[in-house]
Amino acid sequence: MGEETPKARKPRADQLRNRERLLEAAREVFRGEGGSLEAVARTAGVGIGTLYRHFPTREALFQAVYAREVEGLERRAADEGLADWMRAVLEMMATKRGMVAALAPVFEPDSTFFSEQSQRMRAAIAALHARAVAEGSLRDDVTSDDLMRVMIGLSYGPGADPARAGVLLEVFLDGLRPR
Amino acid sequence: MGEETPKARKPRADQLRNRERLLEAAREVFRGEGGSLEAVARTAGVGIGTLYRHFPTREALFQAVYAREVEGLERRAADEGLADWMRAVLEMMATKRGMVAALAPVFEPDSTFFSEQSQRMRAAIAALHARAVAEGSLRDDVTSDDLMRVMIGLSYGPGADPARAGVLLEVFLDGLRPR
DNA sequence: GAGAAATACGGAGGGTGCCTCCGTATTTCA
DNA sequence: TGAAATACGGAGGCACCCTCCGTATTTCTC
Repeated sequence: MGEETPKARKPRADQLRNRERLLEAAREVFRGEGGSLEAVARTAGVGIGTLYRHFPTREALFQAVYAREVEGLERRAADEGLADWMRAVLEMMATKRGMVAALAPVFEPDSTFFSEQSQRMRAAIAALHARAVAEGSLRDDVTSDDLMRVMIGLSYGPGADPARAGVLLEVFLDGLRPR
Repeated sequence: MGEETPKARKPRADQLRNRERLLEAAREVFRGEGGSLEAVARTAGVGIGTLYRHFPTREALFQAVYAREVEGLERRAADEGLADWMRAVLEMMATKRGMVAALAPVFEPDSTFFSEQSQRMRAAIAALHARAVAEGSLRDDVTSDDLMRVMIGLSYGPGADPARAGVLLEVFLDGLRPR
């Protein structure tokens, strides 16, 4: 799955430069709630075509922008408890508005190829879930996908308030204990 | 707030007819997830201008379509317990896909005039909330708005699964008991 | 260093949707 | 039945999505 062609051409310089610019611009434009792809291209000083060549879908761009953070969450999942980890995710969603958009596609029904990021994210949470179940600290009728869904639900959509989301997560965590 | 002008002209016949057609068409078009206003107008066999005259905003249309259901929820809130009521709301959201869209604007930050529907909905849930608090069956750090938010969150956005939403609501309800 | 081949770039263009505005058609009232 | 009031329709301006392809740039080869 790595180098197949013996003769690999060096990637063009403008390619790399533009990719970087796009990521930078996207970070900027997605700060607010709704940012258009055209705005990203404009901000990056790059044609719209270039944007699409680099990032074929909106999600691809989102996930590229937040790749670092997502990876961080993935890593933390390895040695944190379920509750703490969920709190961390929520906080990140509250801080970086775009994280919600980056994480939401984890469940896109089609999601074409279900980006690697998404798969890893799901794996991470599945592991956390399994651990909690094994410990007996989690009721058994809740799936790992459910957990993710809840966090997205708490931060998504109109009227979502990060401040309240924290409280609601605690309520939910209370309910999560085995009956 | 009622009849101010002494000389009230009878509303035109086409007005009423078109309004009816639009509601009918909207019911139809909004069955699926994403329905455009233009599609509604087209289906109704009516100009786009007419649609906007009748329903200045998307929410106005949503809420008009689901007015009956929303009123039903409002009424049930009067003599049902919090838990049962929330289950009913969730079920309705699962059944009628558009209900989510109809209820979500309850929290639109601007919401221009915060439609009467929305206000009544909030009042209803506030009453339920107050009753539950008085009974001591609800932890006191959760607001009535929170409750609404949760129900929307559970049904909103990508990957929302009505079947799972029921389970998650139960988890949440468990967490809702005073500690 | 020059020319060919590979690669990336930009943006025009076609499609959809949102919303406003206003000339025209219909309906009500006197 | 005609004037006044009212509603209608859809063109038009704007934004966004995404594709496609002629042109420009860069890398490689000799």
